[in-house]
Amino acid sequence: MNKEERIIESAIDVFLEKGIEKSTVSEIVKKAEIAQGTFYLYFDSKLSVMPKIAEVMVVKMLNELSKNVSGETIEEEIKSVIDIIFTLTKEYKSLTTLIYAGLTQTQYVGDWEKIYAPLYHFIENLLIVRKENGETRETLNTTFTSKILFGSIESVAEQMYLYDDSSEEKANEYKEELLKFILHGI
Amino acid sequence: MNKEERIIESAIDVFLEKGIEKSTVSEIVKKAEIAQGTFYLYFDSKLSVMPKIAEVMVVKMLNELSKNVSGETIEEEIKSVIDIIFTLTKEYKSLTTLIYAGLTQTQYVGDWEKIYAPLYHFIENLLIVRKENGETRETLNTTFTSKILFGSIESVAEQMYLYDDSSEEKANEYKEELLKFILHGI
Amino acid sequence: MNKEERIIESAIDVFLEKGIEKSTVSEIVKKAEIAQGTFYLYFDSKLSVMPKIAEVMVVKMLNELSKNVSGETIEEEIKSVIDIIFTLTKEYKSLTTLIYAGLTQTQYVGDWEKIYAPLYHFIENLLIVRKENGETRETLNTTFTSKILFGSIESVAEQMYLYDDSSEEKANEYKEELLKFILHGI
Amino acid sequence: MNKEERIIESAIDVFLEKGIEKSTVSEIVKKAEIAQGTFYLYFDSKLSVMPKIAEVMVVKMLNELSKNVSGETIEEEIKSVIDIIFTLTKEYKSLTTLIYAGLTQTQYVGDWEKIYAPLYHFIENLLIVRKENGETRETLNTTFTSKILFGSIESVAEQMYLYDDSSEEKANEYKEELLKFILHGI
DNA sequence: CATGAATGAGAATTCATTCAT
DNA sequence: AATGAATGAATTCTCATTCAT
Repeated sequence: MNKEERIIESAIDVFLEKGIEKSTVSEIVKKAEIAQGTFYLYFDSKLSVMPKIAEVMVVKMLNELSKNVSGETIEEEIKSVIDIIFTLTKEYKSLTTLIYAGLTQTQYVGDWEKIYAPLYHFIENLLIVRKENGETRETLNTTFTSKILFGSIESVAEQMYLYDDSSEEKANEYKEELLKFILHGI
Repeated sequence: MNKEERIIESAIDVFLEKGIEKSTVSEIVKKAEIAQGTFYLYFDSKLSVMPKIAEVMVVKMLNELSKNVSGETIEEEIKSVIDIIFTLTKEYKSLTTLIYAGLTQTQYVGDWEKIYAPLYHFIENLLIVRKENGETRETLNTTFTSKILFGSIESVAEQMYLYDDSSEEKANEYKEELLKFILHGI
Repeated sequence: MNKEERIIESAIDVFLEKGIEKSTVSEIVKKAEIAQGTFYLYFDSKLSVMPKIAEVMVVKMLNELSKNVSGETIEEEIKSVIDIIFTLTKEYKSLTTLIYAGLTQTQYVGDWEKIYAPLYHFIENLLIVRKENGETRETLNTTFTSKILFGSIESVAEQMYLYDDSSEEKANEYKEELLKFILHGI
Repeated sequence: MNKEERIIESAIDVFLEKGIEKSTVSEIVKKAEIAQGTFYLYFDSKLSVMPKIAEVMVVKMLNELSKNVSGETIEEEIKSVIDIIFTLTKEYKSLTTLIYAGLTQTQYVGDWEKIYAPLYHFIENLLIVRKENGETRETLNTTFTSKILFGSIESVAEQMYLYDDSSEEKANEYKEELLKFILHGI
């Protein structure tokens, strides 16, 4: 692993453990086992590592999505999308929160959408294929809908895992409800 | 305005302008026109102002909700709820983001739900009245639904105002779509 | 002595001892027996103390000039001016060099003249009085001449003390030569 | 241009632009387009470039002096010396200041005279020739006088160009005055 | 209660210098 | 000879916090 990657991985660890405010460059370099000065060869400051962290996370999420989303019908496929996003949210909730917080602190809130774009695109491509296949209504705006779809699933998933520590059972009820809504919507 | 209120208002301004990380107690007291030491008579630290800020925001949001939500039928009422939440999101989006970021940094993420509780309650009370009136399905879980409802509206509204700078026209399309979904869901 | 004065005095000591480049704020505050942070309440940086040091030196030089310059005739008075400037140069040569170096480093070279202005004025006032008294030529431009006079005396004195470590005897030869020149010139 | 020359030229640029204190080896090598480590093959430190810079400047000044100083009589020759020193001062004033500052910082102030020695010698040689020719008084100490001469001209020239941004007209008045003084002195 | 000058621990940052390539 | 990434000691600078007034 090269120095830059070492810094990013270490920064993720430290940020997750201490929160952004309490994290220091000293600790990041210590964990990365590089010299203090080396950090500044790659990044300007603690917060400027954030976009790279976001990138890393989106790549991981995209990987899992493309590996796991599948289905014969649109219903099966959407069901699988919901499952994956619930799983991803569970796994990366802290990291997501972290990035979100990091971006809000640096006036890069606007970048949030840009960072998420590849994920929206993934969903949109699914929709485009299904639309060409006649499985959705003719009037469907795929760009528009990809965001609603992702946003609504994520918002419910977050509420489940981020704040609630809800049971698996409850999660399943939520998932079914969501599936109905989405299928009706498209 | 007493000193404590002056601090809170000033902290909101400074946090919004500089982000939490770059904000300092010095700047907050300067804007509040009080002495450095006075801050510590009221608060322990920069971040300990956060809950008070959240309180202030929720009170403002509740005020606007109870002042403006009304309607003869459930459809009219939900329409009005959607309108208000879109308006509130637009007005308080930065502040919401700020509080959210502040809480994530202090491991108080869990408090997010507690802070939002009064808003959920407001929605829940609407649903309870309408359910007793026979305007919803018998099986409706009002607690459960109040969160889904608030969450989904807010998630769309945020996407509109926080990341998109979307047009009013587009917002209206979104609102209609949301209204249909919610009416169907309850 | 207040904190600012303590910093200035200490800065003079440290700069003289170590040179500007090798001097550190840490050492200045240590010698001044104040806290590190206190320094930054009064000055922005190491070099920003320089103008204040210059002021201090000019005040000292003016004091000695006005205390010691005197004479019945213009010849006696100029002789006394030469003596004093030689003495001052000897005493403050390091400090002068220091300030000069400090100013060249901060693009404030132009301030050099401003700092010296009070000294030039002192000389000019002597000339004005003597001119009114008819002891100089009618066409003498006092402003102009005050600078030539000061400059030439100082230039010789510097060469004596700054680079030469010349003998007292040699210095006296120089002084006599200078006196002749100046009396002739005015 | 070989690496060492590249370093010297680059160092002059950087020192002039940023001042010695704020100049870094990194910037010097960057401007010289050589590697960081290469600097240390030729110089020990930032300040150790200073003597070489001084050498370069003195060579340039001597060149211009020997190219341009000429005259049938001693009056013409001194006039030409004054002109050249004024011109040189104008051209190299920043560089001179820089070297002077650099030397003061390294306790090599004493080297100043050594660096200037070739210039003093140039003047002294002129005086020796003229003295042998009977154009000066018999008692003239040429070594002694070469320094006074150079010093007084330079001191006035500096005051003109370094601090004053004076007009060409004023400069000419000064030059005439100086010429009279010098001719009388020798 | 209120003040604000002073503190000093600790974080950010720089930069001369090295050394494996 | 030349390179330039990496180093880490040294410094600057910040800022929460205190306390005498």
